[in-house]
Amino acid sequence: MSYDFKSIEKKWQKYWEDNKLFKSTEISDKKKFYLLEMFPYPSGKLHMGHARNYVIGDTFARFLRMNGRNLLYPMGYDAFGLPAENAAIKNKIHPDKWTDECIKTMTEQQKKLGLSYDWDRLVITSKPEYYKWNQWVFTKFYEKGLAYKKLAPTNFCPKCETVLANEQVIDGKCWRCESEVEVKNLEQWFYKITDYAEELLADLNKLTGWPERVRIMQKNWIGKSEGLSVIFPVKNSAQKIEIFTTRPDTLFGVTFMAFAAEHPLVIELIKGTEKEAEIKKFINKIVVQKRITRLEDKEKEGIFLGKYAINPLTDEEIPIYVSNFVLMEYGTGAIMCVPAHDQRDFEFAKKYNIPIKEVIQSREQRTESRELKQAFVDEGIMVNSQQFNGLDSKDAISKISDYVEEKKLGKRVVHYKLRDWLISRQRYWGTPIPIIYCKKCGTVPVPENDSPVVLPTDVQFTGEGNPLAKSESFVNCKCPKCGGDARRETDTMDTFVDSSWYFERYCDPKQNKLPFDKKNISYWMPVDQYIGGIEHAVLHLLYSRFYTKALRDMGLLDCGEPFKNLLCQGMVIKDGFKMSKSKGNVVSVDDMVGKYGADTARLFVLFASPPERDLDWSDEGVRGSFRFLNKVWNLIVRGPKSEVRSHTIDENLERIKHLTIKKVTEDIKEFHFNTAIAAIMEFYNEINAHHLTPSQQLKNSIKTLVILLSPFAPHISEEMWRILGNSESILKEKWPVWDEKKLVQEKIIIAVQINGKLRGQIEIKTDAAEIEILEIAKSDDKIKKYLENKKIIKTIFVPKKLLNIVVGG
RNA sequence: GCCGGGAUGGCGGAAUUGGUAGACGCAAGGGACUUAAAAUCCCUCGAACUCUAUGGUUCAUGCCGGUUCAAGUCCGGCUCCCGGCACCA
Repeated sequence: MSYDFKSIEKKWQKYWEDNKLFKSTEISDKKKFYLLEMFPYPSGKLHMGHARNYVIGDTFARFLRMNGRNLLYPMGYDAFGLPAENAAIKNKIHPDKWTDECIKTMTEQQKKLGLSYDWDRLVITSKPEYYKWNQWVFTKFYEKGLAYKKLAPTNFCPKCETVLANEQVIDGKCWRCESEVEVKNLEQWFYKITDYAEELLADLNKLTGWPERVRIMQKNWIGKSEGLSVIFPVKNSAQKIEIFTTRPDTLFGVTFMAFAAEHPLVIELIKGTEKEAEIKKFINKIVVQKRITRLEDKEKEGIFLGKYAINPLTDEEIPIYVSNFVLMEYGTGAIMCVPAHDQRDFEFAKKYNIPIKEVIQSREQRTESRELKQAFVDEGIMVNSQQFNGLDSKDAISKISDYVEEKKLGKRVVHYKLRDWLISRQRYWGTPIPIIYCKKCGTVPVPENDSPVVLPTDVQFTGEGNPLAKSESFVNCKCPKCGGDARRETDTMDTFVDSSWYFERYCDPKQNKLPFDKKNISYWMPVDQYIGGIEHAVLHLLYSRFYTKALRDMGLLDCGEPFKNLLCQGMVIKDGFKMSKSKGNVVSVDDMVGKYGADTARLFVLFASPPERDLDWSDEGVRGSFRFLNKVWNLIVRGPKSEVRSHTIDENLERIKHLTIKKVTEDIKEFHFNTAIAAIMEFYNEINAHHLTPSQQLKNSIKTLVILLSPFAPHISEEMWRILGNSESILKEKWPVWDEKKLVQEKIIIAVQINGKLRGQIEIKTDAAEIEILEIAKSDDKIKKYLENKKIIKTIFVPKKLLNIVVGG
């Protein structure tokens, strides 16, 4: 017979809710703690992959409350997005209704798991009360020049029929539907995240509570490189070519230049020349090719323009090419090429018989002339570089940069890989961009008293094009400035705008004068612990950092970094794949809770693996957790068993109790839930082996066991707590503290090694001196035989651990 | 290619600043209870050898080498797996 988890869980969930035990307020004399899990997209049913995220958080939340922290632990839904719109097309149901239904079932499941959110702070991003503030911030950004519209090459997903931000293109595919992304030139809205590139990069150093790999991923994504911009004049022309290089030390080795195919100067340079038609054909070929083979390792190709540039340092004439290996979107779209010291330039030069001029030679082997087999990219000694010859190339970088700046041939510059954030989406289910286009007045932001711009309901979801653009009532409007006929922007915002500040809204979720009140936000922010998946390392986590900094500069809040500590939990794997609806390998929360109860489900996901690692789902493992809870239940109801061999005595039990408190407390703080649970299991085993005479120690240990278990398995713990005779909720109980003095034993067992090999174990008094211990070891039967006819050279004693006797002869 | 992370029994995973490798659990095998099954409980459980005195010896933390009284842990050199970026000048 197993315990009746069904009625127990239902009973206490109701009790906790009725008594508002999870409500958080700003008024408290306790220290605040803001704990947050990444909010979900309301797609319907929860599986154990989702649940893992919340269970990690909830266990920590319950631990923090018992440790006297004033906790903010909210939940919400990232409710805008394509699936709702697709559901609308497929099932003829309005996205708003579909979303609400999904939220309802998800909330139910979250409650069934016993998650202790303050539901009064619920935030749903698809509601006008929320997205109104997306529009409000947009308008402020627009006024400050942080939001702007431009014609640019964009990533277009043909299946989702919308453009995507750079961060949302994974391996050339759409992050959501995995369709191949196309390049389209479109006029789109951007947020100027590049204004914050330097700060976003610099502040990564402050985020010591983040996993190193996330910081590195963001650093690489921002991609700062410092170098030199140099102007190369074109021979017999007024034109100048600006290039960017991080290797000024190779400036004397330039033997050709290369343009990206899209570079506007190319067309101008070849205008009217005999090669014009041929080159244009080549350029078109490359541009088309680029779209098709994004990922493949492409053969380098190029064509000589028939023009020469002048190296401003040497006055050498260098041929100009256009090539497929130069990127328009990075640097200036034109590069200087040094085949001797850059592998790509080298390959190109070999193919087109361009001279290779060495300007750096290895410090070890310096040769007069030789045929290079590949580019020499290391540091070395400068040669063929006029007054810089003989310098170390490392020093030459700054020396040549100084020289170039002095002679006004160029200047030091910084480039980033980070691009501005494209926020326009050609979809219905998102925040309308609050802009009106008037023939007379141009682009006009919607004034605050006309806001929010609400999504129209008279729309048809046909699956073709943006439904918003077809809504007459929405599109046609009056210009706020001149009152004449005007037209609304029909793009909506990227859903990542919604998730860039939801955690700030939780601090003041009902506020209707501003996104949030400064007093409340100052109290709660930053988020002390954020928990979520690694997949957002450069998406949500980067956008949120930008948004928070931008809001700070608007005076809305004081903190520049939203998330102090970050935990990235691993995936839940079943049958070799990530648990997901599309793979068909999900274990639903409903099934788990129905079969074993929430406490078992919670205990299993925490015990099976450390949070940051992937977790292999195991049905047997779940049964093991269930078995353990039943055993604890039986202990509380019936007391320890009688048939064990060696009984635990009171003194030992008392010591183990303190040890366990220490271990569990320290482990939870470090998110080592698996070892914390193991310690609780060991503690249970000791209690269960207690000799049958009831004692105060036994009673205290059982009480402690239940408290320690309660953050992990809250329902059964609450029930057992009441069975033990307590009338207050276990949630109000203080977390136990351990006494270091109680951990000390009178006698301990230490290892004895001979020449580093374990040869025996002896029992000693804890505070025994080394000489004493050596004597005990010498008289030990097992040790004795290893010491016969041997000379003791030295002994190494590690207190409370081991004695190593080094012998010779 | 570059940058991260990882590799420990049949499995998930433990092992403070280097200090008794394999905690805890799962699976497996044996036994008790039962008409039987489930549930529960007890015992065994890295490998090989040895001894039947159930104790001992040797080998074992991806591979090769080193430092050390002592290495899963530190150093040097590899192999494989996972993740990120990818012609970034």
